[in-house]
Amino acid sequence: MDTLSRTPKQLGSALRRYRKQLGLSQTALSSRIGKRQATISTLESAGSATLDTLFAVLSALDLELSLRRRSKGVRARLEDIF
Amino acid sequence: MDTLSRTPKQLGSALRRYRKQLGLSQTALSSRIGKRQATISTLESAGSATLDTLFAVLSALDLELSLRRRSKGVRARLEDIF
DNA sequence: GCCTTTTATGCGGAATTCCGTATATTGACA
DNA sequence: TGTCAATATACGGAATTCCGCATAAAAGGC
Repeated sequence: MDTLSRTPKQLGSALRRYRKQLGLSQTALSSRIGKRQATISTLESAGSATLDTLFAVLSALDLELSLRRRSKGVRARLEDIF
Repeated sequence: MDTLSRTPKQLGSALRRYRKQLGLSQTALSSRIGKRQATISTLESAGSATLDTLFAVLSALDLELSLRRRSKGVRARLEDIF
């Protein structure tokens, strides 16, 4: 329900999973946002793209992006306990 | 604790806030990741950048990126009910 | 006000991304 | 195996980002 990415490649893979969940092909997605299928391909597999392209894809996949501090594992941080 | 972005500009603003929380100048941040201060400036204010630059900044600011489906508030969506 | 730091902007040039188009490769499946 | 959909890759060219460097403009302190 919540995918974490720390590299462009990881983000690309995550986007691919979300796209497939929606049953969309790269071509279908690309035409929705007015970009080329090849652009989606390199984004998903190499992680190379501009923020412009990224957010276009996000909105087409009905995704939102959130930032948070890196947590070191599952256990709560001290400041969350006391 | 968790910043949401739907546009490159929003993401830029969020990054600026996180950077300032760490007490870093654009110059300090840029030198940590081997990029120009001008690159940080345009990322933060215009939101234009590559994913490569974005993730370099994220790791320098100790941030992680997560994706999730857009939820329109608390209530479930129609297609989740029927 | 003045000074210092920080951020924004400008220049030419290199590198990358995106474009349209097209084709090659891969994968799924009857 | 053969066929079709899906994805990866290639080409030249346009647009954008990044570079180093430099300076202009803004913001903060004293």
